[in-house]
Amino acid sequence: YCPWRNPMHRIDPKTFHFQFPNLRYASGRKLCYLCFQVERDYFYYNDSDWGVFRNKVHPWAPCHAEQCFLSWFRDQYPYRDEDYNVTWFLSWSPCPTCAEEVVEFLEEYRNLTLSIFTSRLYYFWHPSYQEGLCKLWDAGVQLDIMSCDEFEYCWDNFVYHKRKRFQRWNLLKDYDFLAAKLQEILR
DNA sequence: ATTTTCAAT
Repeated sequence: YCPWRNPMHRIDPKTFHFQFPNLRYASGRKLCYLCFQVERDYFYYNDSDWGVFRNKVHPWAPCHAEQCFLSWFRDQYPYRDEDYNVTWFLSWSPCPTCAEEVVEFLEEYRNLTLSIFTSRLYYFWHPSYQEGLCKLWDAGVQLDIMSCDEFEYCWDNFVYHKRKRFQRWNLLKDYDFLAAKLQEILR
């Protein structure tokens, strides 16, 4: 039994405001959240799917949020030839292992485009983590740091906002640093 | 000012 085999619909505002800010030093953020949107063109209609994954913490079956998504997606969408538009909003950027798995995933789904917005860069000073991001980029993944528009989009679609309007608080604290660092890594 | 960051003394 795996409690995170299916995505959550939404997360609490408190969780969002703790887990998602653009921080260079993000102490205590020992989880990763992945909000996703899947758009599929299927003949004359298209449909969409939304949800949130979090990494699994069971010591006997740890699973990064990205791996949770990939296994769910393969199960949910076995039709590999269709056109898919997938967007991720991640609190931490992918580790090298997940980056490799995403590249393999994109080789399976040839007509799938993936855009990743990440709030923070996970171990960005480690060369192997930098390489992982480059591999994603080379595989055609759109990579960006989450900014105000993405935070607002996530608030509206993935948070139990209870009709409260989005307030940016200090979500953007280290945005400039992280955006510059990402450009430097991908250059 | 610093990196502890997909947890676990």
